[in-house]
Amino acid sequence: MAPRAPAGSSPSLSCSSSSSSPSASCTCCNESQLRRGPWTSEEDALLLRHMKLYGDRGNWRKVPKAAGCLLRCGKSCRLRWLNYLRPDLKRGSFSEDEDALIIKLHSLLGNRWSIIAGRIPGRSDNEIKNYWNFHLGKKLLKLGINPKTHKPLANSPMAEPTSKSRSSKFCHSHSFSSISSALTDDGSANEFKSPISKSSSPDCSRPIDSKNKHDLKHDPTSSSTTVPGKDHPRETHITDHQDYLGSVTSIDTSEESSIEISDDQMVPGQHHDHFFANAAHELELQSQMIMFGMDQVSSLWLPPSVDYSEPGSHAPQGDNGIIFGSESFYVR
DNA sequence: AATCGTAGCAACCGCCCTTAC
DNA sequence: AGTAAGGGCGGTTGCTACGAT
Repeated sequence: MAPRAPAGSSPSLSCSSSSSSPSASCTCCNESQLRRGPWTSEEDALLLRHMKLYGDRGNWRKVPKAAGCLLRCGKSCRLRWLNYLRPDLKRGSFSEDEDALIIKLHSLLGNRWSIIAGRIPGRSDNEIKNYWNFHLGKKLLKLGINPKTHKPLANSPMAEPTSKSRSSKFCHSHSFSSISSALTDDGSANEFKSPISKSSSPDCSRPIDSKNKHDLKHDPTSSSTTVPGKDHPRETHITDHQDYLGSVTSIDTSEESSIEISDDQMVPGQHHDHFFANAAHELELQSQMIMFGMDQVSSLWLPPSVDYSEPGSHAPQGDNGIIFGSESFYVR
């Protein structure tokens, strides 16, 4: 499938058409002159020139005017930049390594496309989302794996009968090996190759950006914390990851295990953002160890965020919680 | 060869949440 | 506390390629 025609080749929409009326919900689009729809090459050039001069930091609402009277809202400029004009975007088809990494990260993070994209250099969240929806999702379905849960479908031959205590372990291990071998289209069995290879490792210098901070939530008034999961298809836990990914791990994730940190490591009366950020980092490193094996986890590769729970809700029953002081967490 | 129908998917919209002030 | 702006993500649109007729 050829890519959509370049923006400049599409008939430009004027604001007089009903389809290009300003968004009611976008306060920056209330000016009736603003254009919507496909970008023209002239608009792209204006925005590109501006971004090269001033970078993508600052007030997006000022960008259209500053870029040379672009008749676009700031948000539209931002999206155009992030999803199309950014010079570090790879475009083109996804590699097997990228496929594997996306599947793994999706199993870990769910539909958190921006976080997943943050670990895959040169890809935008939208691109990954589209790729997942139309490619990887279907690929997994063909293999009898539910792309949302990463578990075998109920009527799949992979969904083997399981005992009460070991069902998830068997299912996950099985589905993972199937995915691993499925990443080549020729159907040949292949060993899982870590996506974190020297040639494909993500940008190691990338810090945990501020946008991920809200994924790290903690309510000091609450004795338990749970993962915000309103749009998350699955509450995944460390043990799930271990099972699913079937990797070597040095972490004891038996049902009784937990990581405990004494109360004196907590600072009384403070929001423990820093502490929890560190904890998140630690947990994520552990996740990476689970995912990729110890030797693949580099301190240079900063982890994606780890989510903690919303205040007031609870970790699932039987979860291998992680306890910090009087707080308990789990990772999904 | 021309036309029609359909699948695939890039690009975009719009709602909603979070963050900053 | 209220408001504006930034940002994430689900869903939709519309263009292109390709097979069927």
